[in-house]
Amino acid sequence: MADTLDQVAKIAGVSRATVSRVVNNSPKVSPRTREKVKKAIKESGYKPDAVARSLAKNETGIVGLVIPESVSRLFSDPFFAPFIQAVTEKCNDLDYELMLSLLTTPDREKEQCEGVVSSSFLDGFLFASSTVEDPLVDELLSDGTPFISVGRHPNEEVNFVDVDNYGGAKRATEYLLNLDHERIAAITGPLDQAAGIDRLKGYKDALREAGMEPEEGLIVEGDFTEESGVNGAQTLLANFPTAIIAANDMTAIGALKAVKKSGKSVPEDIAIVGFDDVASATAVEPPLTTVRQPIRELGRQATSALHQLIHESNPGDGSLRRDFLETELVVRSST
Amino acid sequence: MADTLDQVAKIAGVSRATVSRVVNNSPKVSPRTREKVKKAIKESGYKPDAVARSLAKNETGIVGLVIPESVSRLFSDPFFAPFIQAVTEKCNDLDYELMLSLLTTPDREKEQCEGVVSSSFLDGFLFASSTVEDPLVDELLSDGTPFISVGRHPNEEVNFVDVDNYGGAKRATEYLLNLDHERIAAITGPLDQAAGIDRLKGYKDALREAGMEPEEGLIVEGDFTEESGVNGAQTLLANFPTAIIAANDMTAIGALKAVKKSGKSVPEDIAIVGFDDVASATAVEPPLTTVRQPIRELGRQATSALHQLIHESNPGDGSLRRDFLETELVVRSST
DNA sequence: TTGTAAGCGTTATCAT
DNA sequence: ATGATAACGCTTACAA
Repeated sequence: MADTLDQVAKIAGVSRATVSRVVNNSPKVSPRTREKVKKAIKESGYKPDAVARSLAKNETGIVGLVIPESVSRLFSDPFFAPFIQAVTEKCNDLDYELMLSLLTTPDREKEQCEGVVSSSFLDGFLFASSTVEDPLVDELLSDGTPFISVGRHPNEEVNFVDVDNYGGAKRATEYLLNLDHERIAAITGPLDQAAGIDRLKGYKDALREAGMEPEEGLIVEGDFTEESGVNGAQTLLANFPTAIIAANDMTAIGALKAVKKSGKSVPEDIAIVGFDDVASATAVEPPLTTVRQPIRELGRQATSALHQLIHESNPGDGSLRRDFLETELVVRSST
Repeated sequence: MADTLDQVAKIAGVSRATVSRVVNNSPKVSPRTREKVKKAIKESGYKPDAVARSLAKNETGIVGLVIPESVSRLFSDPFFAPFIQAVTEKCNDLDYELMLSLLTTPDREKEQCEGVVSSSFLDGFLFASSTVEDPLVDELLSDGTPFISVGRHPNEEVNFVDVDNYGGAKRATEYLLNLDHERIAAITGPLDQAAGIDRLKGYKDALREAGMEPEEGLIVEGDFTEESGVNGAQTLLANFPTAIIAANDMTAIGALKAVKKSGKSVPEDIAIVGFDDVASATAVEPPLTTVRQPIRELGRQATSALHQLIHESNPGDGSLRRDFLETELVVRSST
């Protein structure tokens, strides 16, 4: 029936402003009037117009999650489900509506991202690019809409939250070192992604700090797939490693299979450690020692960082938000 | 610099209305003025305010895709990735922004759906509920926002598009009948979902039309998982079927494994047919005969049906949109 | 506590 | 072809 504040106001016999106050739970309304208005609202089935409200308040209550990845990659990478879940939940808590933006083809990526972002429907957004130094980030910066990058970014002005990939890999390597391993090999992730780069650096630094120089023959590049773990381990075997640290669990599982197939046993002949702590890490034999990354926490933190950023009085002058979430070494039987 | 039409107008030395016309590509602007204005826009970096525009035009250009499923289910069900991909692409074509709404917990489902839907930010939305007769649909109807249900719904007033599960299952059964199978068993899907119900009905009707009465001992209820295929087949084996028609490919694959394990061969001793034609249907031995459902087409059709619905002159009086997309029997070696 | 009225940044209707 | 000006539905000083 009633579609506008004015109509409700007429029904309740008050002014439009009063109805607005009731709708917005303003305390400055007498109990009697409030009841009267509420009744009018209920009876007329009035629903406030979100667009008009957004225009007046200059905020929409919508935040975006833009993931410049193909939908298929999105669905196959075990990172995204818990991440998106956590972001969704946190948005719910903060009374944000979440607008999840997916992309179609890589070549339209830029166009589509900018469309979403500059549409001004978003109070802010999370940008989850898997490649470090994504050039799109610099452009987004100039658009003015507040955003948080999920994953570190070199640009001085971007706020981000990431997982401490470096520290996690370093700690895992140190752990292996403490076990007196002398020939610790690594199968890396893709080296255009922060996770790949940082985990490799953590490994190398741990070695150096222990007085060993990383050996070229003990490092092979992988791509986070199980297959690259199989291949990587086969290559590595020729150089007699006593341990293999894989860039993620899927790779570790591949390596595990290859090592076992070669007739060696884990962890007796060769120790193996993964990264991520996905479900299958405990499903293999032996269960994988791995570095757990707090994906859900990442989603939550990113969302609340965004929330703060949006409500910052002087956007830009507030201190930069840059967080690395702690990882945790989970020791199981593969080491 | 310039954030509003007025500012641009001042720079270009024209009226706000003219700038608006240029922005909206109205033909009623002289070439000279157009250039002048475009230059002013470019130099000032003006970006139209989508919210204000939405208020004035009474449309946002945003459509929603609401899927009342947990994120984990969403990511594990092979249906959703291609479906979402297709919807995303079609929205791109139609210049819609897509707002993908996920839910957190089932108990907050209703609340969350209604929040999204009645927020009035959406010009319309796709509602993809897996359970038939979802009661939420009836409520959404009264909200007034145009929507298309993905999956049939009994309510007379809802527009939907679905896949012809019934026809697909029926055809598959008829195909088996033509192969002179006399004891065709079925492992069903969950019977609160349209896909489960309709596929079962297709199977039964095909049998009846061939003059056979469905036998209780030849029908077992599954839940679309591989496991339910294994269990189902084991149960069925006791009643000596010559063929098993599974409610989907995963179930068929489970059945296939169970049958082979029992020492019987496929298709010689027992023929097996699946439904969906997922990737793994060709990865098993023997490759699965199955009913392909056009998931991407479903996404596209649903989106364009929504588009039409939104632009219908007299919403509600237009004829109902109810489509069942054709399925296709893909014959491979399991039959 | 309540009402009046001035925005919010567009689009769209009318004149001119 | 262009410019006033009135919507669009709401929030929010400012008055009363």
